[in-house]
Amino acid sequence: MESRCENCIIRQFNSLRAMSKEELKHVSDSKVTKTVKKGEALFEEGDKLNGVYCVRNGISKLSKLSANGKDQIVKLATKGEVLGQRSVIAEESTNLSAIAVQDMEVCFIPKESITNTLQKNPNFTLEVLRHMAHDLKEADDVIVNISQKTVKQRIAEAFLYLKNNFGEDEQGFLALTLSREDISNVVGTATESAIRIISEFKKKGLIHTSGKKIGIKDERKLMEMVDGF
Amino acid sequence: MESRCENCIIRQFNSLRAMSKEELKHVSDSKVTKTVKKGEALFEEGDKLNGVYCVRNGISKLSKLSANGKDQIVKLATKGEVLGQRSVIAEESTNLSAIAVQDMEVCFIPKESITNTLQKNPNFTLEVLRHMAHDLKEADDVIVNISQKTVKQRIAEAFLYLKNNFGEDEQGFLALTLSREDISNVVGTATESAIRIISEFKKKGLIHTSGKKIGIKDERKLMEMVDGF
DNA sequence: GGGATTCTATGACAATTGTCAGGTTTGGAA
DNA sequence: TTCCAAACCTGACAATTGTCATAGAATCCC
Repeated sequence: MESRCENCIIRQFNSLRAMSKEELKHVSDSKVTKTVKKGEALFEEGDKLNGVYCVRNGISKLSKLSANGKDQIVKLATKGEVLGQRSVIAEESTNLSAIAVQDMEVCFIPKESITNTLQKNPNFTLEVLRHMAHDLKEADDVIVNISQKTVKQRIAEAFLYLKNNFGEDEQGFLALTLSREDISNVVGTATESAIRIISEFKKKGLIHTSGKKIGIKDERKLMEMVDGF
Repeated sequence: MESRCENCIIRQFNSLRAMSKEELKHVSDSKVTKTVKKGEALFEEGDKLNGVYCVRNGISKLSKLSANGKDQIVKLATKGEVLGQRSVIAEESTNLSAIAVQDMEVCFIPKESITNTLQKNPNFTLEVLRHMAHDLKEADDVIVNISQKTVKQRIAEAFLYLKNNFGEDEQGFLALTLSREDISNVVGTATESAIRIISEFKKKGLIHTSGKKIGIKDERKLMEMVDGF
């Protein structure tokens, strides 16, 4: 049995909460629920999107391929976030790829439901606008971090970010396990450099690892490192 | 004599064009025109903005101070752009400083005119949203460029960007003259590194200089350099 | 016009980061 | 279980970039 958007808790976290009952009903009737396995793509750079994806579960990386063949991860999106909005709003093909880093459950909402509501419901539009304003601010922060901090600082920051945004499991490991390559693509460095620094952090007792899994041991020192001590 | 927004050509380039006649009238009655000299700030990081600034003339850098004391320039805004929107929309203090790199003429529009229209005129909101979607896409590109390209490539790209966006003067120099420090803050590197690379470009015949002024001599080679040749 | 200040330029060096070239471990499929 | 491919790790080295020091050039201001 398909669940109804009207009852979906996820909605509370994103701009869909500003929709009226009728609008939501329309969305719910037209939406399609999909499951996406780890490693599969929701969409790829250059695709024309016919709608947006509302994340019910799991995590997706949003990345962009650079000229030298490396991906840069621009954002990690989780439960409650809506992907593909920018492309649908600007009526352009998307500039990012969305690939699952965990198994995901998403709702695909055809763009008509979105564009119609954008034109008719100012509250909804304003809500989307607020979200985008927030994303833009975050993007500015990323720019400053990448250009002004060392790789070491950026990796330390990434671990703290992962802890704060996705939490830890029972054994104290980061709940979101990224491959070393993904980590290097988040901070914008070579995979080998990332691995080296992870080893160094381990030696210094800042983190502990088990296979791919990473746990934070000395949060205070990591925070100091981010600020340049 | 103050000019009226209704007649302002600048408006055609930004989201204000989606305002109704009455809304524009209201904006025009409440706006204040200001001149800002080179080096002066429109606003600074952390300020709470009581309105937005519509640029009529001149150019402003939007920058953010990083922990190590260096500014990172995130965007150069020129005629037609509206600054401070994000802060007003999100009702947060601004995360960027806006400092004139050329003498400017701007119109300050109190936030009430904006927020009122945002709530009442979906077309206007949608127009603002489109602009912000565009800015966000550009920010993503900046992230990828900074993290995946060398300083040399980024400087080459910056020169091409300056030419394409601000043009050249009669003698073939870039119309927007930035200090070496500003250039280094655009590409996110040390001032000395920027200077060194500028010298190198000059030696190789890619550019020519006269004081601070820089002119592009071999656009093709610069473009090749950006793509990694 | 002269002095102070800021900006530009360059050298020398050190630190950071990337690349290449191996190894080892891990995880999943047959 | 066993094997294979992918992921992880490390060393050695080169390239890039940042830092410090210093000096000349341009600009501002009294």
